Amino acid sequence: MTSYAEELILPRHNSLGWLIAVSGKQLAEDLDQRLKNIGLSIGVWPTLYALWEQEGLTQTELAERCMTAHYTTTRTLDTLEKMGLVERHPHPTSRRALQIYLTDQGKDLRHSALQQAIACNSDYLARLSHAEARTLIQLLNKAVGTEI
Amino acid sequence: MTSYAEELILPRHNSLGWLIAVSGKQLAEDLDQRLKNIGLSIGVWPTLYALWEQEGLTQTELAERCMTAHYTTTRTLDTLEKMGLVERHPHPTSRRALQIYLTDQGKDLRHSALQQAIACNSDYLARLSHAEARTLIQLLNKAVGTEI
DNA sequence: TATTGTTATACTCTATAACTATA
DNA sequence: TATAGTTATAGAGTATAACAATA
Repeated sequence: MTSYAEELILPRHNSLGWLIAVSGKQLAEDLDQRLKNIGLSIGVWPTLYALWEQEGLTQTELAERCMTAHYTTTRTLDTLEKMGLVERHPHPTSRRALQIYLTDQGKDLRHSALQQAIACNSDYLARLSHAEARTLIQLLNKAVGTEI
Repeated sequence: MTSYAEELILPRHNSLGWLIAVSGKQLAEDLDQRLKNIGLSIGVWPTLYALWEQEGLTQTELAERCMTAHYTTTRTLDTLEKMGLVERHPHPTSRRALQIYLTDQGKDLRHSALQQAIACNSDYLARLSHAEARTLIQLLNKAVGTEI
């Protein structure tokens, strides 16, 4: 067990999959807890996050950005609509598509919600220097293939 | 939005939480698919992985290493016992504890299962050099706090 | 015939808590 | 009284597929 490939799986604390799984669980649970303090949850986070970046997306576009199924997007938007945070508007050129917009209340949550996420990230990265943190994010970005 | 903390959350492809979530989903789905080719699934993977590292653990110890709830460990072991891959043995000094051992069939799966995990990791890391991959794992390790 | 979005249904996962038996 | 493990039950999340309306 000495090749490059095997080095990436054993022992446990060297295993990429294990480290990512542990990190994901930790970050998601932490963010969920923090979001609950402001009336949100991890379930609605990806959708709101996408809308804070760009409003007026159709549900299909939202589903792509959140990487969730279209029926999940439908239900998440039902929830967010009931909470008064988003609205479905008729699409200007297609009568079957809908454009999703934030309400004023949804816009108001942006800052405090992003603060919660920043706090999660900072806690997770507490053991790294700023330079190391930037390197980590850059490498994840490169691996995932979303870099520009 | 220019501070170090805010740089770690926006835009999306710079967000640590998003990158980790995407990576985790991708790695878990890929491994699940590959494991199904050899009759396993992602659900039993952490438990088998821990046992391939060390046999004879009690269920409580296994739950700790897999970071799952004790009732999840009970049910996963039920599944693995029905599959003929593990056995519950009486503990030598405690009549209420059980020690978990792999059957020969469970031991035989070790190599091919690890190969599947190695393939997942290699695919995920395909865009990185070996040095970059080692750096990524080292930084994740440091962040999670499991480094020796 | 394909696309956008909704809904019904079932299935898997997980969480809570009660339970047995041991220590 | 605390620990090791099991089980019942309910809830959340997810997957499949059928559906209506529109293109």
